Amino acid sequence: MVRRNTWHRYAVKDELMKLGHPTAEELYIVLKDKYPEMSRATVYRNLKILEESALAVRVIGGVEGGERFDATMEPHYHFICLKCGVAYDIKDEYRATDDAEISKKHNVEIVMHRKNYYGYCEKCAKKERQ
Amino acid sequence: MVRRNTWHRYAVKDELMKLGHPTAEELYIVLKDKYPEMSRATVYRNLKILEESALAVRVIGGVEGGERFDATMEPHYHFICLKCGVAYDIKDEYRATDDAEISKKHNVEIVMHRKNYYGYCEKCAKKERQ
DNA sequence: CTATTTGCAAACATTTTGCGGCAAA
DNA sequence: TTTGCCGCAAAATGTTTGCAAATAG
Repeated sequence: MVRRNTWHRYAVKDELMKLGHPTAEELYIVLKDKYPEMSRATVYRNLKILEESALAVRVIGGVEGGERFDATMEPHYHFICLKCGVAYDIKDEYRATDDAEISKKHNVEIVMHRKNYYGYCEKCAKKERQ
Repeated sequence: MVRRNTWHRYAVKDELMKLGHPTAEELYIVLKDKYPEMSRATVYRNLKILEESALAVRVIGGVEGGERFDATMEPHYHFICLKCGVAYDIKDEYRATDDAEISKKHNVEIVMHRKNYYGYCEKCAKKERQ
């Protein structure tokens, strides 16, 4: 399965990086405005392809409007409110491991953290990719 | 708003901890089997309440069957396959910051990681909780 | 050329909600 | 007693899919 480089795919990735961590719908609205022929299915399909190609991850679930995606590959972390779902970047703090320290600096109340490693499992690593 | 302690809520939390990081549906199936009167709406409602009370988080999105939840509060991390969505715990490795080191040990191909801090934003921290 | 990608719309899956009755505090 | 919570089923929301036409390589 050889992937083709369509301008649609570039547009999805490009806009995703610009927006930070938008939902599929938010992405669609912006792209539809720029390129009226862009369809929702194309956005969804390309998000999945970008994810499988390790060019994006879905990071913040359960927020209003569905899954949020993220194509920024540098170390950067998120703060997510358990109550209202607000989510924003915490940059340059990635050395800090102390929740209390980050709580104080960002004026939020952090109660836990999770770290997820993304990649390919043994089975999928063997198959051709991209 | 004073929350009541129903046995349903205890059952959801208890089963969630036993199962690790199940989807709402997986949780419902197990609970329905133990307690036939348990409804899907109760599972969904209580998962949201547990989340708002910082007793659980939704961690792994985009996996088949919807959002996955997690009520284990000790430091523990996840490996998530970008291709097939398989997800499993990586325990006791939380001191390791090197993706390559973990890749080797677990025989997977890790290409990135994300760390999310969960808590309450300034606005929500002020409001009464639970 | 040929296989992948697209737009559209319909299908599907997941989650939320309204309501009347039940039950915790 | 007072509200929050329950089960049920319908509604809403979010995502995927089948198909024929378009297009990248």
